[in-house]
Amino acid sequence: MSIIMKPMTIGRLSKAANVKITTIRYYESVGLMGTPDRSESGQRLYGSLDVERLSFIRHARELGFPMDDIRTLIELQTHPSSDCAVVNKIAQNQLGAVRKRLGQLAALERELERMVTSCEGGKVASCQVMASINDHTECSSKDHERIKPL
Amino acid sequence: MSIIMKPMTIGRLSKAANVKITTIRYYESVGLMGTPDRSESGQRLYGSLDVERLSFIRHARELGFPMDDIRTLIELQTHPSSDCAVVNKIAQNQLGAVRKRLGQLAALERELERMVTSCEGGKVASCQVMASINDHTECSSKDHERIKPL
DNA sequence: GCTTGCCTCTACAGTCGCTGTAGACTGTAT
DNA sequence: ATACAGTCTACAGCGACTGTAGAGGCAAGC
Repeated sequence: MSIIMKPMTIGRLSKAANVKITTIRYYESVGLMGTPDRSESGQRLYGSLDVERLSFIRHARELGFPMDDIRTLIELQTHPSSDCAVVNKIAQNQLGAVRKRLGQLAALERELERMVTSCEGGKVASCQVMASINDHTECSSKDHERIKPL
Repeated sequence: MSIIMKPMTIGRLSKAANVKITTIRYYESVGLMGTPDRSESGQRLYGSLDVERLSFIRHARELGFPMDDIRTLIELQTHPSSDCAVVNKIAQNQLGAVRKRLGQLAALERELERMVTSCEGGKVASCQVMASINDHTECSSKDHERIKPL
């Protein structure tokens, strides 16, 4: 296998790594992807290493890692002989975050279930769903954590 | 109980409903909270109805409802004799969204678990966590759904 | 009255991780 | 030659806020 391969345009890279073109350019702008070579007319040119790097980023994103962590992971990849404890820590933090979020969402599920099953139609004035949202005596946690989107 | 009560400033409302001052002003700017009366010097003045409305918004947000849905819910609250089917539909959609997200996060949890348990220390070059992120043959879903934050 | 110190005001920029748009240029196929 | 798809830059927008700057307001203690 030769190391030098015919370079591909951003569109081909996009399909190869299953990442949108605009997203690739965004990753470049924030330094997740390096600055690629350009053709004479100014089009970005990529090689197979870029496909691997972009696929890595995509998979890490699918696993929910924030961009800062991914930056760190890529940095570590370029120093293969360093200790992988940092890598492990990042992954464990991520697992902890996922589990925490799972707990929050499970609580939401229970409360929403209770709400919709107690609604038996009728007017808004007597709607149990509305009453449930109004009733903030229970489930009103004291924590000031930011509410996250689904 | 008299309907007319001594008005409170935004700071008191903030504590009463457990919503930050800046967030209250933001809710006003996007029309979730109405435009309040002002004191002579221009400070916002609120009453107990505002506490209830803001608490309603907060609880709905805690349940993950998007602002547009909350706008609809508040609108419906002002027409108590209308059918609560819309309310129920919004809540059921929300429950569906929560369940879908729970499924996604459970899958993430499994994969992250597998990653961190297979890491046994050592160098980055041989790190199983890194290998797992690089290995995008499995779990590479074809859906182009946007990746959501935790 | 004066100071101290918190409260509130407006207006705008920044957060995260992208997506969408506008308008111009390039490359390829027929 | 023409059509059409691909690519370029630059910037605005999304949701749901948060943070900052700089100014003015208010109650309590001296």
